[in-house]
Amino acid sequence: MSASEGSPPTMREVAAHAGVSVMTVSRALHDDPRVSPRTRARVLAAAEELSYRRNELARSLRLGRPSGMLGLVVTNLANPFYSQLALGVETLAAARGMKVVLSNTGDDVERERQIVSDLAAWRVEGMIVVPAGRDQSHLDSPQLNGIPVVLAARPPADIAVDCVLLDDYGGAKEATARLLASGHQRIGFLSPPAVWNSAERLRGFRSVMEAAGIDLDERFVRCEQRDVTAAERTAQELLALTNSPSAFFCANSRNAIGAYRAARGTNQDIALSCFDDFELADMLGLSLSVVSYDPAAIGRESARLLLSRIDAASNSKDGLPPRRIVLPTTVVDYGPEADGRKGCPAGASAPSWRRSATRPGTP
Amino acid sequence: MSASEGSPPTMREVAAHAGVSVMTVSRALHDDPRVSPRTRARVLAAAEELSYRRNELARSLRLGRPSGMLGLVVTNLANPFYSQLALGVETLAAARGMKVVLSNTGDDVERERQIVSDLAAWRVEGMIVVPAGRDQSHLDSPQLNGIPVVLAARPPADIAVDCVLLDDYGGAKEATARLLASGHQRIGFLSPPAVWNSAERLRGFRSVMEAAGIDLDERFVRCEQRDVTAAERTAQELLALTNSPSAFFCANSRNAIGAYRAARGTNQDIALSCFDDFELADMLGLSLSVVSYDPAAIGRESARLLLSRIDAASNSKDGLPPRRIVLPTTVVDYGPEADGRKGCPAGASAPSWRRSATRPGTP
DNA sequence: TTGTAAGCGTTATCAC
DNA sequence: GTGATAACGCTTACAA
Repeated sequence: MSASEGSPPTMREVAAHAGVSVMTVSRALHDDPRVSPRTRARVLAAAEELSYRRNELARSLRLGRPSGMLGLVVTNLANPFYSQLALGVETLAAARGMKVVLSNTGDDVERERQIVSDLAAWRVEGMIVVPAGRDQSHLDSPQLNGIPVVLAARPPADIAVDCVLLDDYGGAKEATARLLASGHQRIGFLSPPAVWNSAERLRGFRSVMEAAGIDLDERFVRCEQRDVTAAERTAQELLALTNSPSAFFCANSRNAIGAYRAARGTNQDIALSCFDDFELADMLGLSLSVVSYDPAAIGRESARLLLSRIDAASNSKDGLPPRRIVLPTTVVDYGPEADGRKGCPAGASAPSWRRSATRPGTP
Repeated sequence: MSASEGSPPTMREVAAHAGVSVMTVSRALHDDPRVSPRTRARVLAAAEELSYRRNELARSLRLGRPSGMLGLVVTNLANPFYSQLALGVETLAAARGMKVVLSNTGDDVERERQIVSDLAAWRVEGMIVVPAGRDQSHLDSPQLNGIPVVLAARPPADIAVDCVLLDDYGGAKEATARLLASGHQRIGFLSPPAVWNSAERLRGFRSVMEAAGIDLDERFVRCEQRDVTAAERTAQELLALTNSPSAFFCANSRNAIGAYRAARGTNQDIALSCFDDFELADMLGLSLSVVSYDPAAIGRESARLLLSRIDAASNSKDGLPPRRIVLPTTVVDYGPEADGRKGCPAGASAPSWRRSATRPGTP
């Protein structure tokens, strides 16, 4: 027999049911040794019967503790990059018995400000934020009464907080270098509108081109493509130029796939290099290098930093300076097998996380 | 000048700072008209100066309201299916000013039980759960003291709760029918180990085969492939049989991509039909039909049902029977263009959600 | 217009 | 061993 619907039972009801005081119930549920085995049994039975569960809200209020919650604020959960990041955060939080409150900003700074304020009002113990813009004043420590913040995937702008970044610059340099090593000189750059990551990737690209003494044709730098279709159109434009690019470096896989589609439409032999490993990358039938990395690791590292801040705060050992962790990238070459067959079996040369169960589709 | 670190200020501190009573602060922050403009101003100034934020935990405790939170429990957030579902939930929750507490079970029922109990202890107002197994007793209403539950993507087993499902059966039937219409009779079925969804898809497949009077070769039914590599291996095995399949129906895109890889390795002309639309589906150079759908819609519908339950509970209009919503699927044909070029431009014939910003990769 | 008292569900402290 | 009392931060009800 269990509770008959309605609002959750309180300690008072359990106490009444067991014929003891509230305090005894509290103690029994805490395995306090001072309560006699007999009463403890009675209390537990009553609690069981009512499906009683301690109200953690009330508990944490009384204890003065915060909430046992972490806030996680991302820009677009539909993007696997952020959902894998979220999984990384959840994993570490769960291991510490903490809950994760998830919000999506859609890259809207105003919404971000609102959400962050909300999370603070709910007394989360800390937040991991993928900041939407350069206005980050609302993420600063005094604003938040000392609730620690870690920025993920994008760096702080004028605020003193920890952050975990990807080596966008280094990855872009290495990927560009591969194209140069294959003899390409006229290289197009495709990216979405510049958030910080794309800008870093462009910076890496430029740096290598410059170091190689190549005079970059500025018409080849196009940073407006948000989706595959736009990328395909832009790539077509570039390929139609006289003295068109012989290769593209793409700041993400959407742009790379667009470039691939455009390349298929010409007879030109185009090489590709891009960020973000993707399914079927080895079956494209053209030369492709991808900058690969583990988004979940960004989440895990962010959570690790955040938890250490939370611990530091409770030990009043506050004062360590903002930390910045930069996670490495790996470049994977997918050869230009004639028609996409043989060579590199799926995941063979790819880093381990490629092989994890992150592929699209229902279970 | 703002607050000097430390734990968040309380109303008492704001009151002291403004030289008024706690009650006046409460009223001022609520825009209660009974407080004079002068004092209101003083209070707001003090609050501002201390970066005061109402403690929503304490507030909701006093109000007897639950927490303004929804619980969301998924099996694998790294799978875009579930992260898009999560985004759907978050969108509706945010529109109602509610927070989402996110947990990942990794398909472990024991963890699910623990998480659900936790969420109840934190007094979430309701939960959306992708159940990991057939033991769902912990999701039943009495167990949860009347906290409403909605199951997403998988049906209830012996419990009376709302659920939102995909039309796995219907989608599978239609996709199989396409293969039959193209003249295929020897069709292999590939799926991951049977959770409910895959089983339904197999049921749809069998039903159409049977209706067509085709005697299904049971060697062709293989339900063990969790990832692309395993699927490729299995498909290779089947293709090596005498009288091998001329087509595959795959229960998800991982199996489809495996089958594609295997098909590329033979000279046979293989047709494919599968669940889950995926990038580059139109560039594969073989006949492919995909069952497409919107995972975010599952999340949105689940949230809608859950919120309506929550409203019903507060209106004590409780008593409507469990509802079951089945969301439709669409079959998209990607023609067998010679080498993956021309025809169907990306997303042209695909449903609108294909074009949304759900493509992999960093922003 | 403002302040006081009581209580939401829990626990620390002190009494019995 | 067990129970009364006060308090966490806030708000409703009532008094001034």
